[in-house]
Amino acid sequence: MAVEHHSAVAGTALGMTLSQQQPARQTVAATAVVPAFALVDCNNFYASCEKLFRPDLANKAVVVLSNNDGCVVARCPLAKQLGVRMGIPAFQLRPLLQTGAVVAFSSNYALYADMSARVMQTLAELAPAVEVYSIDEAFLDVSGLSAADRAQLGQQIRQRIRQWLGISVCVGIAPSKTLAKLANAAAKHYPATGGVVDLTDPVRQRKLLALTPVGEVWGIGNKLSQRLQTLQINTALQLATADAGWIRQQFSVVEQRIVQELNGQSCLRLEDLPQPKQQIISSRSFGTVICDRQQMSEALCEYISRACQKLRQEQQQACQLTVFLRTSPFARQPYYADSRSGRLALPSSDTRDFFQLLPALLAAIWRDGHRYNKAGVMLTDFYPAMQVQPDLFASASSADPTGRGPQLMQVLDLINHSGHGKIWFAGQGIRQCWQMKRQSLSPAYTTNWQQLAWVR
DNA sequence: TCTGGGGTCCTAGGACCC
DNA sequence: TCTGGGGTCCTAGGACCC
Repeated sequence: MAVEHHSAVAGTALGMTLSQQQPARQTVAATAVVPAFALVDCNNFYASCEKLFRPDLANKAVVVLSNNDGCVVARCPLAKQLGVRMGIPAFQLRPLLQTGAVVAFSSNYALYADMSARVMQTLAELAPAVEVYSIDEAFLDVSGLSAADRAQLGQQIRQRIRQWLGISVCVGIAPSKTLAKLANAAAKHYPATGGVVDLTDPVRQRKLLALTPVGEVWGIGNKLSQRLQTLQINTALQLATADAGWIRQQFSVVEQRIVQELNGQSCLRLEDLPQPKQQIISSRSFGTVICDRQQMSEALCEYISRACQKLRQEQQQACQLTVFLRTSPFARQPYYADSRSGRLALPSSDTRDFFQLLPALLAAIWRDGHRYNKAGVMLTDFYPAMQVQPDLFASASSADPTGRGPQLMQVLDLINHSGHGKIWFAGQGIRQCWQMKRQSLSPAYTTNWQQLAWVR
């Protein structure tokens, strides 16, 4: 999602300088090609997806809520103008919703994921290498292009994604990913840039860095920002001009890399081949709190089942299962949270193997009398499904006496992906009264034949 | 009443080996 | 000048990202 921007930065002056496309000195690089990255980031992505299929809301303030309709995670520009802050709990929004000043949607992940895939597919046609960094962002390899070509490509990306998909994006171009992030933020913040900022020129880099609070640098969060400020480092420029070795001593190699990246020295390469996952988490806040152990067990079975399905999709197997639960940190009752891990003798992706670990883990962390509002499971310690080493001494899975578990899981996944119905284990429960709240869910316009948009 | 979910990386420190 | 356990693996916890 888009980073929040501080509005206090003196904008117009920089907007003007950045927008003047200075014909940069063009070094014809006969030697090694200097790396260049373009960061393409969709504007207000979730809110844009919702508005796309609701032209009647074009002039309305629209926000999208987190899972469980918990808090605001995306806002269209009109909602920002109304002063709706990122992350506020949905109940604080109620007055604005009741007057009709703001329209809220539940998270429609099916829609956003599908729109995201279309954006990424479009980008793949425009650059030799693309790293899908998040649902609404991608880094592109634009090394070796002239300044004029970079500017033209930036505009072409914007134009094509707007025309083909109705989504507006901004583009930041720079010799390192960290600078490309800052360039993108500037493109979003200053309309005079035309939505594309090329930060190849060191002079312009310094200008922007001087205007950027250090906490807005990619990789500098709240804690680091505070520590840096006690060291009199308040702006991105002050961080860039700090001694990299000293920063490493004070912090770690991560922060040292940030310093180098801010100086245009690329330390983070384009990860265009997606790496296999190292952990899979499935967790949810409940629509209503759970006080009953049987219901908790059902919810955890549901999460195990989802996690294992993802694991199979990744073509991996796992050895370790962690189960966690907690009460609400906002409730008046004393806070309680705990977790336990258990191991399989052999890696597996068979849902039933992980079900067998659950009763003991849940027994170890369950306390009667609490009002639990969230729980989840985590799978770790992965092995590629094709290269699992059997254990000479461990017996085969007792959950799979026939040895045909893999085929069974495959059939299960096929049925559940077919669109013709679902099957599940009895342990997952039938009524699932703890299911999350999604009271303002929009249709799956692009992924379900029954829910296509109508044009009259 | 009502406050998200899913990831990664790094470091410190303990256990253990030689 | 003064000065000598080194190295690996694992886990928990903390920071960050969107």
